[in-house]
Amino acid sequence: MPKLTDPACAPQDHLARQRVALVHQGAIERAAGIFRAMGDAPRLRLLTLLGQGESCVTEIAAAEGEDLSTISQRLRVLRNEGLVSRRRNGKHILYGLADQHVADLLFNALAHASEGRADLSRFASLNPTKE
Amino acid sequence: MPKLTDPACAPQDHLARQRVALVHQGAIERAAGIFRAMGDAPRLRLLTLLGQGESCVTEIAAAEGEDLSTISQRLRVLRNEGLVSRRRNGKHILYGLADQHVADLLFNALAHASEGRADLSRFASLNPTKE
DNA sequence: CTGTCAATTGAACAGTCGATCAAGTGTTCC
DNA sequence: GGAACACTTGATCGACTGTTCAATTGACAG
Repeated sequence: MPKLTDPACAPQDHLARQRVALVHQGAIERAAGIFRAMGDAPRLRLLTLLGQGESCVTEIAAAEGEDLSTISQRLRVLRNEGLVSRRRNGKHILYGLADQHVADLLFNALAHASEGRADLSRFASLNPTKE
Repeated sequence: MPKLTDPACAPQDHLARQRVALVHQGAIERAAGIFRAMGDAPRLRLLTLLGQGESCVTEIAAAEGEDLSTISQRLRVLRNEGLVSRRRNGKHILYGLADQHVADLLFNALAHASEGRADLSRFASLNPTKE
């Protein structure tokens, strides 16, 4: 019987399997920034809310039962990573998801995290558009 | 000419547009946990490395020029969120991406963050498998 | 121009996170 | 069994993050 140790991890193997940096460090840092911004439950809730359509800060704060300032700060973080759009409308400023890519990321993660238990029907307009 | 204020954000509108919680709070928290784990550049680097195939901790540490313990701690965070798989092989413990879903999330974010500048060819085996 | 509504900003404080070190577990080889 | 290897764990500590409060900006109505 042959040795059954190290079929994939012998020292010489480590040398042989030189791995190249596939992705530029800058890209990794930008992606990490996006994930970090989404990696906070209150902020992620906010994104799912925006996934249903644009809202102004006041409306969001009312829906979440939170302070205006708190919501504004959360939106600032999301905006710094380019995850939300912003446009003024009279006295109000309307926020929304920045683009389809953000909606996809959101949709994929939520679908996975809720393992089919969620009703994402209202997200329909934002679902990944394949062909 | 009608007033052009508040076409989408009048007070009565706020009341009318009651938004339902589409996603269970638990799902949001799990998704946030996943994003948080991925929201750190060193950990995200680690995931892209594992995207090229399984590695043992020693190999990873050598590739990253980091301490064994540091790598182990990073892997622990990723493991707590179910992002990586682990199997023992002789003296070594091999880590890999947990499933296709993690690979998809990773791939999508990196593709977006590098805006076509990256060479993701070696990720081919992990690319989103549509139909 | 003044007051008011909508939202942002800066500062401060508490809570959380990540790298490191030292000590521990589990596995193989002799 | 015991030494050596591969990795994990717990504790510590500095750095970062999120919320809150107070003060500020910007837009609009009168």
